[in-house]
Amino acid sequence: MNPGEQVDRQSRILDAVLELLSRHGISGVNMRAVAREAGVALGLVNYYYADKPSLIRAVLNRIGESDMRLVTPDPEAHPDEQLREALRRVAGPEILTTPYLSLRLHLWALAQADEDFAVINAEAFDQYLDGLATLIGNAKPELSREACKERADDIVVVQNGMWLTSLLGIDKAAIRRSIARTEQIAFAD
Amino acid sequence: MNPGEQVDRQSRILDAVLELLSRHGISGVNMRAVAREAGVALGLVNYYYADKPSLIRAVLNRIGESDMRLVTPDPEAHPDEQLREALRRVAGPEILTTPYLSLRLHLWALAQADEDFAVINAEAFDQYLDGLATLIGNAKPELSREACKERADDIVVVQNGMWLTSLLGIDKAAIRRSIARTEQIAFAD
DNA sequence: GCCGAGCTTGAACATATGTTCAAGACCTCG
DNA sequence: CGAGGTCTTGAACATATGTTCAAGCTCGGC
Repeated sequence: MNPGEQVDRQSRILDAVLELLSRHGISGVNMRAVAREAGVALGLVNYYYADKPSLIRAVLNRIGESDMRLVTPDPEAHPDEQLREALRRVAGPEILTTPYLSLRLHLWALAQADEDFAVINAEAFDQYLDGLATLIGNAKPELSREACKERADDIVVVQNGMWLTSLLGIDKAAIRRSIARTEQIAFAD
Repeated sequence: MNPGEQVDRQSRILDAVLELLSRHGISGVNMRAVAREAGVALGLVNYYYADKPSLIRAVLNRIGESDMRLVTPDPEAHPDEQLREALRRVAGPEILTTPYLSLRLHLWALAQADEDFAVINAEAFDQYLDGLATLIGNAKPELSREACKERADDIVVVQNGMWLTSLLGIDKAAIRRSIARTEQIAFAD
């Protein structure tokens, strides 16, 4: 058994969905394509996931978890650094790649089209906003919780804009200026 | 014949696609659903549009045209007002509605999944950026064309963020603050 | 009236996709 | 070894979807 490739098949199936979703959108995610991409037989997908909605739900939950890590601070660092670090991470090289952003976009589209998925998505978004507001509160303890949330809201607008605009292929310099703008909002007096 | 309802059927078919795309995404757009939504027979869709890609292309082109109207200024107004007006229009009540934004989102997702549609989308985006840079140049003639384009880039990041974040259901006040931010970028000294 | 061109219809066909299932492979424990 | 459970396979079925097409309809001009 090749340990690098032969991870457990259930996890490989989820990877395959992520890959297909990112590249071809939800209409490219069908049971046969998933099985092929994961290198397993068709029946196995339905063995682990009763039906297609269950499969998609599993993927959404997995993504929600990894999102929370974006605003989970390094406990060793200074609060200022924690916040600055988080603001830069969302425009970092792992995030600002076409596959990841494309995946995000398709997830949003999916949430827009399906009520159940919208709920999962909205929860993850709220948690992210909350995490960001907390980081701001730690870095600037003189601010009220309300003021922190307000800044988090403003920052998320610009961050979402960066993500979306990256996909549309804007100049990288505009992204750098936008990161600076988020820091400006976060640390304003 | 009821003049309000009975517009020509070819146009009704495109309307139906827009409606379905906005509500259910591309996987909700199939020939039968389009025919039903438009109130015509299945065969008529293929009569006007040879196949599904042609149908989608026609829709994309129609949307591109209406997008350009967003940055087409009222020639009577003062350049300052033209720019301010354009910046407010993109967050106006006709635009910032769920159906319209949802449509936008699905269009972006579609462009991400399909190379041909991506080209149409990128062209429309470039034209929009160009139009915005021109408005800025008219309002602030002391700026170089490069500087105008830079500001247009920055503004579009925030605008895209507003659109996306509106869909995710953020507080309206954050949107208002973001519009102010775009004006600040545009009119900065 | 009726001819012809364009418009409209829905059945029919081929293919794609979600789901089920019987059978087999594999692995663990006694 | 072998019994039993779990994992894995691909064929088979039902349904959905894109496309084709022969037939009917409508309406303006002769």
